[in-house]
Amino acid sequence: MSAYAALAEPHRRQILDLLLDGERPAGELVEHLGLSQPGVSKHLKVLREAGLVAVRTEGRQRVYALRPEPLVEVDRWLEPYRAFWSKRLDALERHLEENP
Amino acid sequence: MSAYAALAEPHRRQILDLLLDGERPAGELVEHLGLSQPGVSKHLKVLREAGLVAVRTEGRQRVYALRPEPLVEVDRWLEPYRAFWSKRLDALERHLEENP
DNA sequence: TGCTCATATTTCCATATGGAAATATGATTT
DNA sequence: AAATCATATTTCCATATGGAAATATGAGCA
Repeated sequence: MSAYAALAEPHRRQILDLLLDGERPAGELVEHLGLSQPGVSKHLKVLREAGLVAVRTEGRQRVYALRPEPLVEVDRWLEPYRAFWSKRLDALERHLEENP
Repeated sequence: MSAYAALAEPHRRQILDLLLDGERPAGELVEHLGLSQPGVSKHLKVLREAGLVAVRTEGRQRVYALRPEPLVEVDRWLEPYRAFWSKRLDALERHLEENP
């Protein structure tokens, strides 16, 4: 699954947001999400396959960490759009200056 | 549908990319996409509902234009992740300097 | 070895999705 | 008003998706 498709699901974005604060074992993610354990595990699988998270086994726990590389790609895709909307904002500013 | 979900489909991203160059009538998008006309029309509907495009009727044509606002939201969501990966790249750089 | 904890996988179900084909709509031309 | 052009909507189908419940796996412990 592509990074874009992985990000389409709100719970998966929430998982990534949680991992921004640092790595966490799967169980901790389950606590925060209010989803069933198997449900979270499925989402983690999708995120793994999209390369958005990495797992490490530590004792009986599976510790998940953020892998931002696929997001870099999304960020690059957005690049030309940033030019587009800042152009628009500039035009708005000029308009406001000329019509105060 | 959320902007994220709208972006999950490659053809829809392609449509947005085409609109970066300027507005275009639906038919022109059909030509470029190699999809059936109804197929493209469905994707356009999704993009409309996600607020990613605007339509204007011009004679018998329907001219589509990019509306970047929802992408700004995605860009904002990405913001903290940028800090995350640049931190990582910095660490890599230091490593390379110290181990040339 | 048997037991328990943490997590993954499987199964089932209802719903959503994308594509192709057919049809409908609305504006322009004749 | 009828015909035509551009596009939207509907219908059908196969496949994907997310969630809940049940089950399986694998590591550490008694």
